[in-house]
Amino acid sequence: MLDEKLADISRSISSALKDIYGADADTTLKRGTRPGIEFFTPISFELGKSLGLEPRDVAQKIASRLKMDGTFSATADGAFLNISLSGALYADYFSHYHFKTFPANGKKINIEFISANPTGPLNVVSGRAAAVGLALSSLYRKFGWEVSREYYVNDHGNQMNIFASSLLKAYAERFKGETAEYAENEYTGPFTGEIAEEIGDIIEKAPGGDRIKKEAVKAVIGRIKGTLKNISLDFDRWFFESSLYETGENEGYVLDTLRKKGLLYEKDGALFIKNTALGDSQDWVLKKSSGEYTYLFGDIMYHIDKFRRGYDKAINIWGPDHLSGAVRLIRALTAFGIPEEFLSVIILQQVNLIKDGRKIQMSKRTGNFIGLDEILDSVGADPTKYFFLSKGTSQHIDFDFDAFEKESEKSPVFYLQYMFARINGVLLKKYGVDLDGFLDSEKADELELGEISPMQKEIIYTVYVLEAVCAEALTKNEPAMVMNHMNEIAKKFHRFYQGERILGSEREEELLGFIVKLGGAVRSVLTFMGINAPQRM
RNA sequence: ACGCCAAUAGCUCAGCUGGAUAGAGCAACGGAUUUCUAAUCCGUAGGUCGCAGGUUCGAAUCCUGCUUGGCGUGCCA
Repeated sequence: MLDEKLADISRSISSALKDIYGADADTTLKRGTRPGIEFFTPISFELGKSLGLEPRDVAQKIASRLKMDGTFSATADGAFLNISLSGALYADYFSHYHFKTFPANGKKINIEFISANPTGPLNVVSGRAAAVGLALSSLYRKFGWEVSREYYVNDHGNQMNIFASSLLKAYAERFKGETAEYAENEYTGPFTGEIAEEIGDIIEKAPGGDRIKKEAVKAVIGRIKGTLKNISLDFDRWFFESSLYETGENEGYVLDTLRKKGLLYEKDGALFIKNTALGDSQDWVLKKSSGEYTYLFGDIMYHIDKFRRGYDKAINIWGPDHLSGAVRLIRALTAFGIPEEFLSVIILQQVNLIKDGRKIQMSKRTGNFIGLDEILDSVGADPTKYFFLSKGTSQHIDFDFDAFEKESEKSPVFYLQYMFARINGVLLKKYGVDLDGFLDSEKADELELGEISPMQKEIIYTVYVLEAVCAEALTKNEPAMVMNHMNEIAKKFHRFYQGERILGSEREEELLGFIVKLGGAVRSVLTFMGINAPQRM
């Protein structure tokens, strides 16, 4: 209803402009950029310019021309025309408010993220991907998409072979007392030893071969799932790269199609895809001279598979090292009739891990590593997720492990959670039930907000804006926008709460109604972003 | 060398179809509350928005050049 009112006002401004100046202009109201300013239009600047008028006069004239009926006010501040809606409108809006999930829009989306190689534990970067992927999938669900979360397991190719041979050496070293010579590219860290131990039986029975790889993958994935459980993330599908190579059918299809289109050629004993013909800056190797397929080849097969599964859209969340790979893949896919818009790749920028005041170079191979588990253990899942969710995806970020550990009790996530806990606290004191209990009672049916204070109005305004922020966050694939907006709500709430005692107030009933509504909203958003909403802290 | 990403307070980061006085948290300093949990609130201090041009009534935001850091660049994944 606020939307309608705003559209209404916008139309009034348009017709005022038409009447006075005979001018047509876009008078869509923008959200305020300063505290206390709800909506505004800078139209006077543009009109002043094009009509050769003084902008502030234009703003003045329109303001006085608008027929205000008490539901809003329009004031000219310099050349800005500011609009403010009445408290009654906000109160009415909020008394019907709930954090919406839109009805199904019939579209299916596949969101693939983390997809770390099954050769080591998850690290900080995976943590960032996990938090962002989780929140992003919620965003799509909110707007009616059918979302499928997917983890791509790179269990095919050379890294796996190297990992397998490392396991054999680690096993021999640990349990046979042999000294192993590791090659430059082999995995020497403690994790490798642990996995070797875990699948020791298999190594004993069938040294060598695919069986070891398979068991190793299973063991590593098992651990990864354990880590993900700690952040309440589960995937709808674990897709194994190796499954693409099972029958040879996929390889044949890709190669045949490219050959038919003249997009495949051989050079120096390797097979190339002619991506330059698809708008890319260079051609790429699909099959190495050694006879092995490259990662790109697998990716092409994988995304053809995704496309065939009937998704309307696919999103991949990748690390910065895959930056150039995105264009490469998207271009290549067009050769198979997959439109460019099908796949969006979000590049999650780097996370520098700072320890002892220094940037540490992590390596799965050598085990020089601070795992996600370790971080979750020492600072907790919510602070970790919040940390990643409050930063834009393209931002390079520093994760200072020491500072984080030391200051984890001050994490800004608690600021949000405390808002929810405070609301529950009041309800518990008054009714002996928490928010859920209250909402189940018949009391919940008779919420009236009455006449709201300016501070309440500000809070409701911020909640109202949240909807638009979510929509923007979706189109920009930036969950951080939502998280940061929650901070604003919390800031206003805490100020309100500090300054106004609810129980015992003349407006007690109405204020209770207000915080119940707010509590519901806060819980929805937090849960939706993958953050706990605790009733007590 | 080329391509992509970034650069905002001491630190970590917001600031998103160009708007008004650039904002939070942490760190520093000063206050409030013997509470509906102070995990809070109020205040002080802290900025040539990397540099230089340009476009615009208006630029942290758009364009160009440069600097610095990161990632990548035909057979790593």
